[in-house]
Amino acid sequence: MTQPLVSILDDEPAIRAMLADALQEAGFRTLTFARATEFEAALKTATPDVCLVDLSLPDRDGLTLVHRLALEQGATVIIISGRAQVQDRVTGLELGADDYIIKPFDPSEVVARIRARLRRDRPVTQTGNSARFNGWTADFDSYTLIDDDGRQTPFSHAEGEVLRLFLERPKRLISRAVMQETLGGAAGESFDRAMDVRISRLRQKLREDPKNPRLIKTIYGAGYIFLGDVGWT
Amino acid sequence: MTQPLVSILDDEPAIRAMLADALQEAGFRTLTFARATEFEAALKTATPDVCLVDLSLPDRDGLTLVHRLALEQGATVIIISGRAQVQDRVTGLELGADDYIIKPFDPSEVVARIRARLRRDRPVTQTGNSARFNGWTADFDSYTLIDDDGRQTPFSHAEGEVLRLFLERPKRLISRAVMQETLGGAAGESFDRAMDVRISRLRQKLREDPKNPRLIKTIYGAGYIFLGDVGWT
DNA sequence: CTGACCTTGTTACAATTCGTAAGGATTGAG
DNA sequence: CTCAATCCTTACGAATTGTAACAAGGTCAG
Repeated sequence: MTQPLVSILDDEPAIRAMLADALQEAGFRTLTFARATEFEAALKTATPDVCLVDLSLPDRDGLTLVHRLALEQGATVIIISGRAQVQDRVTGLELGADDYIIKPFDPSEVVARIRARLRRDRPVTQTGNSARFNGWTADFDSYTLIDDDGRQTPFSHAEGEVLRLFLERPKRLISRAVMQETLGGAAGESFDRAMDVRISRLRQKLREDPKNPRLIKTIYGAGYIFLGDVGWT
Repeated sequence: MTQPLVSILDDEPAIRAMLADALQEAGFRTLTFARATEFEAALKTATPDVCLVDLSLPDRDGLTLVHRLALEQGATVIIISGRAQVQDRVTGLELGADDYIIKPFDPSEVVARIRARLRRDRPVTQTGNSARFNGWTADFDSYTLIDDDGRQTPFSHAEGEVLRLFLERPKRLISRAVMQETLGGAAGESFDRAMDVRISRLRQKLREDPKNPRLIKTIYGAGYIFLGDVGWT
């Protein structure tokens, strides 16, 4: 997928610049507009993935614009506003906005909230659902491991939980306790061998050398560490 | 679809009560939990449309729970927290939360934000009565499945119920209990293979590979998940 | 260095859960 | 009433997962 496109509509140049900088640094493409009329004209030729809209616009009522964008056009709209009353927020959201951020805001939160929207909006391409690492591809849609020769090995749900945990925290120690929690939920003392078995089976599927595992290393008395250069796609 | 189900996980009884009241008044069904373990146990038998989670839980790290809920189960998660730092919000959102509300909050805003989520989650009921997904069109007027070559396969009422449930909640775990409830009414305990049979037949009509189903996946011990990029028309 | 003691790996087995074919009950149209 | 379609139940094989048992390897006091 290409970089998502975020449009920024705000009449203050300083805020436009701040948002555009932060968003570009976060990997988004941006379009900035100072007036609603410009913005609406541009909408005819480009469809942003997310629209950031300031409510206090000089040339149009912001809420009407939000309503048209969100409910009629189905766009993803995040309101940015200096109006901080609960009632403002409620009406903004009810008119179709997907989120409502109050000024002054921190750009990193804006980025995080945009990402949260995109995660939902395009589950299709969102698919951070397969990862590559050291000659393997783990596909969490089909629950399959694929090596570089294209050979496939399915893995089960339980194995997938462990694998996902590793792939999300590569090259970091993962303590046994953390695993227990993420994997089984509660559970008692003597059950913890179940995890060893899961890991053992996962190692088999990754064709690890039992004497000298290269990907899943055991830290005696502490936990495990997954070495591997992970890239999610 | 009936009233959306919202689960509330918070260790303070006063907050649970306030939220439950406000949500019920707004037309939601609610489930409340004081502890993460209770909550997780209940998740096996019901799938809420939205989960409100307080981060400061006595018996579990809230963020880990959020992460599991959101990214592995595909649940819609809204964090409610007393921690107000930007960094807290950013990490919460990045771990998969869909929204982050700071205490003290106004119940009406919580309602508005939940509605905003649901609006996105299912533009379903308002729109048409047929859905496209991965080379198929399911037409619920004529009860027919049509592939991209135009070949038609009729499906029955029982199969349609399952299919509709899947198409309305794509890429989310649907527990066996929820299926039973929406499809046949309660009753039927452990010896009810009817569900499996329905799914089996549906898989046949979708020409799924029995060894490696791509659309309807089984999560052993949990339920089913429909992968597929659904668009209702 | 050695031997008790702990932690981890692996295999075998059993319990649970799931898939689906076959047969019978129910329903509805003609 | 007859027939066909639908759908549940039953039955049995297959897959998944946890547990037990034992082997292998690490740690440390002495």
